[in-house]
Amino acid sequence: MSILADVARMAGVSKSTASRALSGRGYVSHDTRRRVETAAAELGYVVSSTAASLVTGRTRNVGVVIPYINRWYFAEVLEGIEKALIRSGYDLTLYRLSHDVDLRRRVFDYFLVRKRVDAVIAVTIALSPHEVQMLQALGKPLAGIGGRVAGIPSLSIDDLEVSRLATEHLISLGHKRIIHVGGDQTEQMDFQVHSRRYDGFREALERAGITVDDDFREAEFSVPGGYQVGLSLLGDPRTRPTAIFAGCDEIAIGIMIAARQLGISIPQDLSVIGIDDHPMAEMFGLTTLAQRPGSQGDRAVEFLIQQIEHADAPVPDEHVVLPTQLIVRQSTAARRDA
Amino acid sequence: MSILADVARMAGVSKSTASRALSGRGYVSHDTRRRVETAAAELGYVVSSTAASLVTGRTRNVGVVIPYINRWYFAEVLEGIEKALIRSGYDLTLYRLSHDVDLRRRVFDYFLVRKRVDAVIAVTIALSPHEVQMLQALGKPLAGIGGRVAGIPSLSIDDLEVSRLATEHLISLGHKRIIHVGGDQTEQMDFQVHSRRYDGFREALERAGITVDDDFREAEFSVPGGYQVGLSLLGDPRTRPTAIFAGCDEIAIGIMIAARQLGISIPQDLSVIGIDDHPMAEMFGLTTLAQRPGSQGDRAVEFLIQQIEHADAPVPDEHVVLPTQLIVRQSTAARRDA
DNA sequence: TGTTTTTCTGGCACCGGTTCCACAGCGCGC
DNA sequence: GCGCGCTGTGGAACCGGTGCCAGAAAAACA
Repeated sequence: MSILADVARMAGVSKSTASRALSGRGYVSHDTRRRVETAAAELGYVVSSTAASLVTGRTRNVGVVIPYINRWYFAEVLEGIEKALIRSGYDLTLYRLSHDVDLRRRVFDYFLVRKRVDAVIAVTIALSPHEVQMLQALGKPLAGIGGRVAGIPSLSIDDLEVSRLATEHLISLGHKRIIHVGGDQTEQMDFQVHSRRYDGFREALERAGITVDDDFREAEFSVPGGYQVGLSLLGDPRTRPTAIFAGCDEIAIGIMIAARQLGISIPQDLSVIGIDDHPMAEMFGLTTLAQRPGSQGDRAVEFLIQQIEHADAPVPDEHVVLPTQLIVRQSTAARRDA
Repeated sequence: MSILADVARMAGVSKSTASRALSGRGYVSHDTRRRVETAAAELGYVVSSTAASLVTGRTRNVGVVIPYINRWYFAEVLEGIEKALIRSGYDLTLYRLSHDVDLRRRVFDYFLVRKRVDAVIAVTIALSPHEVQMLQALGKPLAGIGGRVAGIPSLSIDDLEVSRLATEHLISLGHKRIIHVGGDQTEQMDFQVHSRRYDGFREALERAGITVDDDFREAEFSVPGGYQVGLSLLGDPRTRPTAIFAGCDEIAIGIMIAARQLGISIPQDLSVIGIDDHPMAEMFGLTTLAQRPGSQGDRAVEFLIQQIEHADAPVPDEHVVLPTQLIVRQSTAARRDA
């Protein structure tokens, strides 16, 4: 392993000149730069990012805190972030946060603080005021994806609006017995996405003057999660709704599979709508509200890099609402007996 | 932000003593240690990992090179790796490698080389001899998951054996018209998993003296990928096989959905077997060969940390073969007219 | 009690870059 | 001819720790 001093010696210049030549900062004559560059190439020299970080205080590394990897939405966000970061020459350090409170504390107190990252992206993790303060005290730009956090810029779809729209779609088709199959309402970690989706659903029902008792079922955000709930919910003909608004496409698909197994035809006997536009949505003919999680990651990165590289960059809007699109396929239709 | 010197001053000791007290290396009296610790706590001191890395040459950071995030197998491996690393106090830096050759070069030449990582795990990425050599020249332990690489230890299931077993299961049920729906045989990036699975399939057929012309269909490793191939393959009654060995469960499930749509009953008209034991496999009644990707990640980490922390650690076996298990569910059955 | 060994502590060099500062050379305007 | 600004370069301090070494103090041993 060769170090800068070797390169400088070989090129016949001082360390400082070599540094300037390679980093492109400050005055260096064209000729000298070339000599340094060829020396570096010949020696296979690569800067020690550690040494550089020590003095500049920059690591070219962004921390991502995320609760899941193996779920469509999160994996997409992560891919988007990764792509954008590598494009800009940044590393991505991944912290998966489970519900484990200890782990969470450890990640924030131990990992994120050690001057290892230049910025932090929290995906669907509601940072506590204390956590925000701690990271901001270190001068690290922050961004949230999936919901708002007081004091930091964030990106997300408008969950309330999306759910209302999904529900209104079902209502407009004449459905009255509508159930929302969504996530745990008391889950602490995230931005209350689940409860906001439920709230949007409720709002639409109320506006339409529809009252449904027993209007909610909890499911894990996965296909098997939706399947299980689907079986128990649809198995009993007395509780069976005519339409279901699922908290995400994975749940919706699980429900559709359960329905098929129970001989319930979609959309004749049951309409189903989801959120996401999961890659499987099309083949299942699932009506859904499409979002593009990858672009959320992408935009968060772009913004953070702005902050990192131009300390005087304009502080962005507190919250960016990303577009969604209703994609009507074959899983929703007018109520049969309507 | 306070630095070690502040802590030392506050505790009334020298920097070196403070360093020893906090890191736990070398002699420090009980009393002094306590004073240093309380001073550190009071100041909210956290070591600068950058500074520490510069002098020790250790970063407590492991690089993971992986081709996909949003596919079950990869996400599971990644989760396993992450969990194991955080448990041991290591960071995980993620590099997603697409087929883009330029990106690949950039990751290896620029990102991985800068003394940022203590070790590298390559998931399903066949490192070239040059890449291996380069990383080893830096003294970085390496490990591969998903296949063998000359000169570095690796973990994987025995793809050949697994495929043979899956195929033999179908043969033993009396099937003769068997097709393998798997991955692109010429894909460069990975460990020829695809071709090894095909080879195992072929081997089983040959041993049983079965000849099938047109015994392979290529599919993307995803549910929609399997679905698409399923539609075209099963749509034509003249080409329709009686059994399919899918390269992974996602493909298998896509095929099952296509079959259902075409009115082909499983297992009466068609047997399907996959590999993985994907979370959806159970609800689809899919017969499969189960593997546990998370534990592959886990074991790779354990081994690498050994290597990092005990330079004299025994060099492990070149290749560890991980167990798989045949789980027979309802998607395979004896050939109807047999 | 004297000597050796062990525990404890401070000083200082060092990791490998970046950057500030000083200085030299040069062109240009007055 | 002199002063000024710009370009180009080297010297040296510095980032924030770690760890070697020397020396003092305490403990163990003879």
